[in-house]
Amino acid sequence: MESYLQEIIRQALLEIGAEENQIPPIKIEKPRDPSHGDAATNVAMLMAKTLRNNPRNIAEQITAKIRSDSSKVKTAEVAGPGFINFRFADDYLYSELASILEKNTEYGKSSENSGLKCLLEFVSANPTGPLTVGHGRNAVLGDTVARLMEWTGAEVEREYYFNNAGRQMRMLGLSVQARYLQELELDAGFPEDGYEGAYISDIAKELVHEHGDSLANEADETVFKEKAEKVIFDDIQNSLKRMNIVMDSFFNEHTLYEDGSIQKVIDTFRGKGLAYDKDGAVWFKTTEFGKDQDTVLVKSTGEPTYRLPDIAYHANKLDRGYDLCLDIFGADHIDTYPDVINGIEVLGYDKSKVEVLVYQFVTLMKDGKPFKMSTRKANFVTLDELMDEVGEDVTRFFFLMRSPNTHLEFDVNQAKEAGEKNPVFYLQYAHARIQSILRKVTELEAFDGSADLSLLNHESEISLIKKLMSFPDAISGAASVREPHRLITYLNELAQGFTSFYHDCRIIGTEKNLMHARTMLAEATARVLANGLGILGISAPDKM
RNA sequence: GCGCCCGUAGCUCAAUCGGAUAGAGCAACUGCCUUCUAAGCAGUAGGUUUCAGGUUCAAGUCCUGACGGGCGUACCA
Repeated sequence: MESYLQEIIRQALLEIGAEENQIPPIKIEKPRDPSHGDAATNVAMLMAKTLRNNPRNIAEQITAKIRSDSSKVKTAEVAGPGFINFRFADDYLYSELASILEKNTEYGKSSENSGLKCLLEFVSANPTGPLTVGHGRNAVLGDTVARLMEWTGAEVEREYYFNNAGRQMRMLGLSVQARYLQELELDAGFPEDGYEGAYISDIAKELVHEHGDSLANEADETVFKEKAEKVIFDDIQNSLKRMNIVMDSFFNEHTLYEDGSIQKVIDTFRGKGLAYDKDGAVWFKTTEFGKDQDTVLVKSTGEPTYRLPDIAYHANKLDRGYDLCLDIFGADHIDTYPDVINGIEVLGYDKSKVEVLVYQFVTLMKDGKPFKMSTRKANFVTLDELMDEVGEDVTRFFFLMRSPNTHLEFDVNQAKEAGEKNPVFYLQYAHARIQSILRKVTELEAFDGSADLSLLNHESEISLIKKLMSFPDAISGAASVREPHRLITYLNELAQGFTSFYHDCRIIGTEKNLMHARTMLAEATARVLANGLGILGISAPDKM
């Protein structure tokens, strides 16, 4: 439809004397206010200067010249300061509705990103403890962006990047070891910066159960660290699975040391004069890229800072041939990822292939008060605890319903509310309602799934059809800006459109042909709701 | 101090990469269940989009400067 409109407008512009090269890209958009029509363009206003005429006059001339196919476009009118509003022909709506039903579970897919190989890196929490609420937003955002990209044709791989070496993990091992010895009543004290969570004791108890006291004389923490890593990783994957998230690959930072790519980064930087030694450390000249200070790549202890492997990791990803590498980062990384981007540019990669989606922090609200969380100490809320309390669907939905770059207030009381206060159920309820109607219709008689759709001419029916038609746009819009909450906004409008149809137009008990036509409209609505909820990773129940 | 994000109804947030009369949910108020799920619907009220300038046919959106909040600003990840 869009390209059709662009073409007839272009023809009209040529007829009123515009030169081919004066015509700007003709933008067709959907007016916010449906009373303005189904599609609109501002091209007359854009042409005002070049044609030396006022926008309304130009718009009048264009509409006078437009020769449209009456089976597609009903009217073209000038409005406001010079908008041209189009109204679709009814026949066009009916044929679109039929095609929605035909495409079924595929409806909403587009091909704008087809052929795009995309690597989406997210979660990437080191295995030092269970996933927390903060990781939850990361995980759900990442997975949903992945699904959106897939629906627009991209080939997406989900990757989890982790580091199981280094100080953090050593501390984890020492903490488990200490708890283990305490279990055996061989009090060895507890490391100062150790992990105090109850899960550490659980792991220690498991070790006592499996090995008795045979590990009491271990020289170092290795055994304990390895056990902890395994247990915690299992736990993390289990949490992800509860949220319908399955990773395609796990990338261990350690491999970057083994294959020499870390060293290669340093060598290249040195070769270009962008790395140097000072005070026993290796520095990256980030001042060359507009930063206030240079930053350390390798500490004087010989240990690299996380930036260095991160640069090597991104180079590795690009070497694997992806067209787009998407990273999902919390706001605390906001100042550091430019180093990575600059780093890979220095290495000769195309930095436009790396894109970072930053999300702001989550505040958990309980009984009207913010719930303060500190890691390491025992008072954090794990994702599992949250899901136990409010359910998986609600958890996913709440993480998605706000724009990534605003702070998310997660109100546990509202989330626990099974009823009207909870926005998740509105969507699921609409779906369940339709399924209930569809069950009743098939109980009445065998329905072969064909109907005269032109009987659908009630105002509520027409606007519902139009809403269904804009589903693919809602998906590609949300995908292109990587903002899942836009899809939620759409689905809310759709569910609202359905409920007004539901109240205005009875299905069961009306004349048979009309009942069939309305059944098909309801079915298409359920289909779109289910497809949309599927992208959000939320269930679409048949009964509630 | 510097960098990034944010400031929209009483509260939590939308607003289709500059468009037409700034919209939802919650809270408040008024109605609606012998009819397909009331987890719902219809309606009322609620705004100088923090403030001051600027850019243009058009600014919540872009630019500059204040003010207010968040996150960074480590030889931590």
